[in-house]
Amino acid sequence: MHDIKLIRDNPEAFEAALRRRSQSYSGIAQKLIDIDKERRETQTLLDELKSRKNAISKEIGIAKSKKDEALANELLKKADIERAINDTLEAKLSSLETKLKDELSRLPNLPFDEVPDGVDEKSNELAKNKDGTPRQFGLIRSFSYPPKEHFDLGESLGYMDFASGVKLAGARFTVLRSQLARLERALGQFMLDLHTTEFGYTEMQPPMLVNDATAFGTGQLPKFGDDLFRTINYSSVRDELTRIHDDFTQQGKTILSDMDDWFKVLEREVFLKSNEVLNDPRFRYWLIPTAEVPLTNLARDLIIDEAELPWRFTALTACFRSEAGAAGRDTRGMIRQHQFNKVELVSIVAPEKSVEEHERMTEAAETVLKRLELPFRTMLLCAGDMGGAARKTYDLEVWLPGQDQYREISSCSNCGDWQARRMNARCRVPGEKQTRFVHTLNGSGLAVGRALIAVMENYQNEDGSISVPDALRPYTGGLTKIEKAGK
RNA sequence: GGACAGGUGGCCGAGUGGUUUAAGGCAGCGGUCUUGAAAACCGCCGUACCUGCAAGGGUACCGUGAGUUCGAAUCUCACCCUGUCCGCCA
Repeated sequence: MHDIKLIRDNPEAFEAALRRRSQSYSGIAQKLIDIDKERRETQTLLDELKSRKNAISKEIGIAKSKKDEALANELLKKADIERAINDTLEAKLSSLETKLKDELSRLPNLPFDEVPDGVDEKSNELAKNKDGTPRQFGLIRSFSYPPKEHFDLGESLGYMDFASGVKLAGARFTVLRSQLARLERALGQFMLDLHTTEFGYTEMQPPMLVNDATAFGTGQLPKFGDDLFRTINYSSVRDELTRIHDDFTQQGKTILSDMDDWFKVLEREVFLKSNEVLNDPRFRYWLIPTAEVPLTNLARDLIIDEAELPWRFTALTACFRSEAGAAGRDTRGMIRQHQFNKVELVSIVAPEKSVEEHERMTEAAETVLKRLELPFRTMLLCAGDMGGAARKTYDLEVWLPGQDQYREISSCSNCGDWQARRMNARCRVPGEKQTRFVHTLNGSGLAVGRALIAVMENYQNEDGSISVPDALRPYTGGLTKIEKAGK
């Protein structure tokens, strides 16, 4: 969310930055300023009225305590007149405030100047190291045979079971078995250990179901609810639905004599009401699309002593994504799943530290791939390809020899104060009065499922077995090669 | 899920419709005193918004949201959360 004061002070720059993401934001600054102007005028008016009203109320109190009923009655009449105007203005102010917040909360973050222009991934650039060399690591292995894709490898091994995934849940679910399940676990453990022991992240186990406020804080709501799975606590909803049904039935008997018409109305109304209940924040929970959501929200509604910052959190959680709009993409294999494991990195820092923290976090993610000796490159995303919360994003893309291309395995973003404003997450130098919004950063460190794929394709042998990377051997209980059972 | 008890500032805690401008205490910050520290004493000590060049003035917030009232921390209703006991449960 953006600071309306900044928009007010610098509307052109604000809008120009937004339009780097999409031309559709043309005219938005003026629209916001108009709402804000009316909002402030209304509040000024209302505050003056309230001030008068408060003064009268106080006088009444004094009059009554002095038993001066005549004066009290006279003042009462005066107060009555004030009230009518008051109520109207109050309603107006609250609607303007809501409108402004709604508009602001739907706008994405402003890209940093160094973020390249562009509308999609075609304009992403290979990032550079400090010395100007391309940020590209590892040697791409040359194969004496056509390297296989992970799903072929996994299925021939008998450890990657797509049919069972479909049976148990549906498309985009997979069952890992035996040694591949073990390898997947080893990858997650390895990543957590690296981040906690070498990069100072604190290991966390957050909820994987979150409420509306949490989903709003990181920017999933209000705009992107369709990308998430949601669930309800049915037992608490059931009583509400029953009550609504009974209400309508009761009304139907008394209001309508023609039962056919009544049932049509009932059906429609019950549908609408049920929908309301299912969307009631009291009953619904969102499945997290990433641990960024709960971890970042740990700072929500807090004023943190700056001496305590940075906060660095890591967590290995399942992530759930509806993949609405991804129909037909990556349908084979387990590149794009409804459920996958990911080790997430989240940093909460003082405002002036976020740029340097972003580099540090990206290095933590890169270190995972370096230790696994997987070839990868680091891309700087263009304005149009970044997520809405980010000011700048690095994507780590790992080389997949079976696919003969780089694929995203991590995304590290500096969100500035955009999430902090939504969450009201602030910090303060101990002893000082001024509070400031924290800056938040998040990065995958890494997507475990995709890391598994990368290990499989890069470490495959001609006989279909997979060598276990050295870095993982402490985690695989002596297993150095993954091969078919019974061999 | 049921019963009961609760939710007031960073923390503890008083407050049953009108000098509440939320008492008092603790912690914290500044000062006096002191070679220094402690103690004592004095002062400061929430967040956000509106207004103003500023000094300042104003408004809102006592779990959340509605309501009653000229006036609500206080009364009414709904909800959320916490504690204790019971029930269920990995």
